[in-house]
Amino acid sequence: MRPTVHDIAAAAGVSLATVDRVLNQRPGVRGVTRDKVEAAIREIGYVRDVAAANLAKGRTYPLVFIVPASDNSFMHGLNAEVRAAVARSPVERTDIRTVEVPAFDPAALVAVLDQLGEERPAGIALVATDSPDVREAVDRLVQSGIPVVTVVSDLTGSLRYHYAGVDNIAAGRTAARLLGRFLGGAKGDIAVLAGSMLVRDHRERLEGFASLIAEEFPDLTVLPVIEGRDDPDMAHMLVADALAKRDAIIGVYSLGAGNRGLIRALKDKAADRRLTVVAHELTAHTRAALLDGTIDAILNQDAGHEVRSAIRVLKAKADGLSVIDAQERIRLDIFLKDNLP
Amino acid sequence: MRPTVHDIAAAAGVSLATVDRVLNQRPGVRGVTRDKVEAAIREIGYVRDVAAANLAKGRTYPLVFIVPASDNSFMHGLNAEVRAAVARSPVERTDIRTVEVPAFDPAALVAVLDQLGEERPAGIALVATDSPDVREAVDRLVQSGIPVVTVVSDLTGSLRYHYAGVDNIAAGRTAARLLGRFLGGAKGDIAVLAGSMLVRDHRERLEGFASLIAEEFPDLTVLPVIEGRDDPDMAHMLVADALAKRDAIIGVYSLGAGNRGLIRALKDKAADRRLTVVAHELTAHTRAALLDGTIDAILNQDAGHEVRSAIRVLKAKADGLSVIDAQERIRLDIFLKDNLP
DNA sequence: CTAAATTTGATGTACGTAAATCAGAAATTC
DNA sequence: GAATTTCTGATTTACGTACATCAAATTTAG
Repeated sequence: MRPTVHDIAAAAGVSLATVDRVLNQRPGVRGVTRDKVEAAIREIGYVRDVAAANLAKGRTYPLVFIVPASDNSFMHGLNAEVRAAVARSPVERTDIRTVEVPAFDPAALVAVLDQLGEERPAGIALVATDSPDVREAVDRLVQSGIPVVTVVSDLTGSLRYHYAGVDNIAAGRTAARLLGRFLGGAKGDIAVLAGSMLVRDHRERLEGFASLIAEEFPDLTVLPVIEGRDDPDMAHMLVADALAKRDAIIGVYSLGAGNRGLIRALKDKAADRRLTVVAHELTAHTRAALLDGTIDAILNQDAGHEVRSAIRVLKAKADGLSVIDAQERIRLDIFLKDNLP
Repeated sequence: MRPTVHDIAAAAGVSLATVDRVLNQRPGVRGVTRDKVEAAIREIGYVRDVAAANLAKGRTYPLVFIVPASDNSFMHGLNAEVRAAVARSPVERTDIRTVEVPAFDPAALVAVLDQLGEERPAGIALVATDSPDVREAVDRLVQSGIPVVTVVSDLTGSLRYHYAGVDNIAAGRTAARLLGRFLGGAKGDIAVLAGSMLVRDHRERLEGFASLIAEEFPDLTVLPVIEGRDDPDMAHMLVADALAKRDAIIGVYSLGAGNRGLIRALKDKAADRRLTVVAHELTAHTRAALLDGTIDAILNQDAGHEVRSAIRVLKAKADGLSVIDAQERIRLDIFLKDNLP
């Protein structure tokens, strides 16, 4: 049987009340006594029974999830996962609330963050828009004692406690190597479709992509990035235009959302020429395109995993527990036609 | 606040004792009363507080993990993950014991399984050796009420409750497509190194691999499989021999363990010619080989995830709870040089 | 209709921890 | 050395559930 508070009390030769004071860092214990108790805790290897503790506290964890109100499949998926987490929340003693903010709007995000500073939830998860204002707002929250984790897009340089998302530079490099290898030493141009260079994850993917192509595939030329604002129609127009203008394009890397338009543009051209295409985010559209050969590989981040991980990390933080690092590492999934889930 | 047993009692107009009898399926409740209580449970949406229930029961879950005593990096890694789980077990109210059995030895495995039937643990996880005897032993256990999950290698056709591992046919197909695309339409032979055709996962990987090559890369010829028994020295000898004999070999697929020997053989040949290589299982050796270019891609299953998943599934089963399916799906990780963890 | 059997209610204890109260002991101050 | 102040102990209640016991009510059998 694992040791309990009673065992500590007996081992340290103090009362249960004193043990409780030490364990919960309540005042009214002399230094020497505190040391004695702490020694006993270490010696008998006591670990607090979190389930019992939470039961006694009657505690729930008010958490807030801030998601951008973007109309693309990826964000819809993320939203669905958050809702699923909300549905599970009573069982997990969490009390999750979601807040929607306009996408790409640092000011709105800051306003929400500052307001949450008043409400003082037990933790906040957000899809960060990368801006100094947001960074400062996050730092204010953290300094006031509210842990913050970023999801999908990180806020480097801030005091955020954790990032539940993929390494986007590595993602870009991986996309580059796949595309380069699949093209098998061919010479030509690569079109890159992004959402916006204002978001950090897109910038990082491009950076990783361009640098690896330059390093290892000198015969490939990365064309200036096309910004489709994650909007299907805009993406369609811009990509169709680029393909019409440049015959040298032999590959496409789509690093953002809004792939519906891209796929349409690619299919229009399918008769003319065969392009090698790597895209991000597995959705119904990209999945179908992968299966019919329009897309050659999809890089993906598992939104469900990201959401669950963010919640686990925040909860563990609130409980003062540690997490299993390997479990919280968000992997970059690579899907070919054959290993789709 | 979420409803409690008291709320059920009030809603159904019965006493707490009756609610308890219904909830825990104890005798002494009339059919009508039982129905009334169950209706109330549904109506107010009661869910048992598992933490409190387990606390009251003082329950722990005696689980058994059966792992093969194989001397290769993958199994060592798996063992390490099981040990890590054992270390966490007091916190998670599990009481995990590991049992080692000789690898590729159905009789030994059956003996262990039958003995566990006597001990009656709350659940069993095993790396299955595929054989009718083992299947029957597993079925006996399941029928006697002990849930069994398979890890890494499945036991199809048995009554096992769950499989925590990758789809090995899909893995083989994915390897084939990667190799085929990386070779960019070249013509030549592909050498395949396996551990043993007696293990199901190796057979399935080969099957997936060979079928996709036949379907989509007719210029590639899959040579008869080399069985290295997951042994580095044996693998080294056999691969070196094959490479010396056949100049037409342009690619290698290593679908088993014991890659140390393969890598050695490849390096010996490195000066002569450039081979495209896809291997399974990320270990210190394969990782180094991927980084230095000896291997082009590694397919991996996350042993830590598999172990944790198996335990979660068994625990949930013991508690009569459901799991989050997506969370228990073991993915096939594809690692290139750039997305190593 | 009574006796026996079955069903239900009331109540208490336990699990391991949190948190509060109050009394008593020790240390500190003057 | 007395009066404070600070620490420590003893005890109780609570969290939500499990489980046991005994009494009371209800149903069923004879």
